[in-house]
Amino acid sequence: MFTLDPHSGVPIYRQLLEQVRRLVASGQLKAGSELPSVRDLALAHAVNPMTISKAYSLLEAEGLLQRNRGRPMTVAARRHAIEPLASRVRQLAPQAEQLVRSARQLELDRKDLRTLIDRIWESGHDK
Amino acid sequence: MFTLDPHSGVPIYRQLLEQVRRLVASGQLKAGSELPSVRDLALAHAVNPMTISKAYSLLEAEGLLQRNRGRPMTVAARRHAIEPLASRVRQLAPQAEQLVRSARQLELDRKDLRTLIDRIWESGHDK
Amino acid sequence: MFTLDPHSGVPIYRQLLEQVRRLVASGQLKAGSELPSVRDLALAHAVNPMTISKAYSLLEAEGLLQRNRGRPMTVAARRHAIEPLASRVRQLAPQAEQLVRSARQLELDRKDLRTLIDRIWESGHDK
Amino acid sequence: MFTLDPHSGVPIYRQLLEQVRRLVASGQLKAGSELPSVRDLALAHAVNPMTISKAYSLLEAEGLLQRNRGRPMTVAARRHAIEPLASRVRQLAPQAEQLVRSARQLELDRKDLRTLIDRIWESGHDK
DNA sequence: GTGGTCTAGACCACA
DNA sequence: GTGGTCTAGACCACA
Repeated sequence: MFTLDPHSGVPIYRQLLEQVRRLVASGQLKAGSELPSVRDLALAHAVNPMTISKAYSLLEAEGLLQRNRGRPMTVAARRHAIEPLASRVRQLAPQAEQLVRSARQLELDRKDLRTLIDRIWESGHDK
Repeated sequence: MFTLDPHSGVPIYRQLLEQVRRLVASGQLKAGSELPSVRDLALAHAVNPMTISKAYSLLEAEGLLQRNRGRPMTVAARRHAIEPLASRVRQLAPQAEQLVRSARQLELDRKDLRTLIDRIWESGHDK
Repeated sequence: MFTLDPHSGVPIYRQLLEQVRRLVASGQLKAGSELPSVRDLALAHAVNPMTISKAYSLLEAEGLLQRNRGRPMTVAARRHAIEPLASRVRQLAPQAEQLVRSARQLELDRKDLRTLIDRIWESGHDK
Repeated sequence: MFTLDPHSGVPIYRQLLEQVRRLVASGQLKAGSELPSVRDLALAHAVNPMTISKAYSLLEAEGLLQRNRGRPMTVAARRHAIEPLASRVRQLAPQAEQLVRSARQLELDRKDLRTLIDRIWESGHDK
């Protein structure tokens, strides 16, 4: 469900934070959906539970997640609306800009980049 | 020449590290090319000189840059070869994979992503 | 464990670097051994933590030490082999050459030098 | 006459400083002896003249050398006395202590060290 | 507790 | 002018 890379330079809790936000924005995590437990996630990714917990707490503070005593955390009820396409595209822009910048620093052309992305897209799970 | 974003989560010195590597890989920085001075870069990006210096030192330890006492650092002589296209594409893959993953988490489809990238590409300086 | 002299002319982080290398080469620091924490070392030698940290980072880049998030640094697992005597002697040669050169510049003879070294050796902790 | 190693970590001017002091202490440079010109030394060791000049100036300030307009620097007259053996040995002690410490960190024994020094001594020019 | 990153700023070595 | 070393100290990420 999540991909956490300890070597990417980006703090782990931030990686998690952003991924949850995206899944909620797209409706893959709907209002009321349960999240994996801190323990499970920590075990699955060989990460300290406190790190996961910190990300969850920040998302709770933000109103995106909701804590339920003795029960898994869930996506907060008030956040049921899927964000419109334009808004989701906007969320992706910074990452895409960075990629384009890198491509140019590597003197790749637009076709090279498109081919690479297509290849990755197709090697993905499905679709 | 470089783009440093203090809010991206990636340490500034790592951002610089990777950008220098890419410019050398593509031959935009050739063997013998001088790099901007630590002070200039620090001023230009409102960053502490030690942060720049740290990146430069690591690149020197790596053999990519060469220190010249009292003179600007240069790209090391032995790194004259521009890396072949395939190798440069490979360097871009992790970033591209991350982008595709994010796009999917946002439930964007392949067309949305391509459109976004095209738009960014065109808004770039030229090409 | 370490001797750091701020007046020797050799940068402190380099003094530390070399001493760690020697202790690993001789097996006094074995694979998996924990190193003193950055803070402890800094306190013990009245040196800034960043100075220690710099040495440790370089040794990590070199593959000799291994970082453990939130835990003390350790000697890297792959460096378990104690270096053979000949190799360790070779490591000492530059320093010894320098000493011989200095002795000659001071017009000491071989006996003077040997006596001096014997005296120092015996005043050491043991052996 | 001098050995300057830009990679030793010790500043070049300090290396020169110490070597001149030793040659004077031992009488190899006597009162009135001429020193090599800044230019020659700089050329011979591929070092900037200012670096040599700085060392000479410090030795002048110290009273060991004497500047002579338009003529080479000389060893100052008042420093004609060769230092006694004990004093010269004392000057060598810090370097020798460092070497013993290093030998111990490398787990070499006294015999190893003595053999190494003998070998270096014999490979020297003469004596 | 561990190490990492960064700043502001002093001072050094070298060209 | 160049880069290097070091300090004092804030704050972060992770265990």
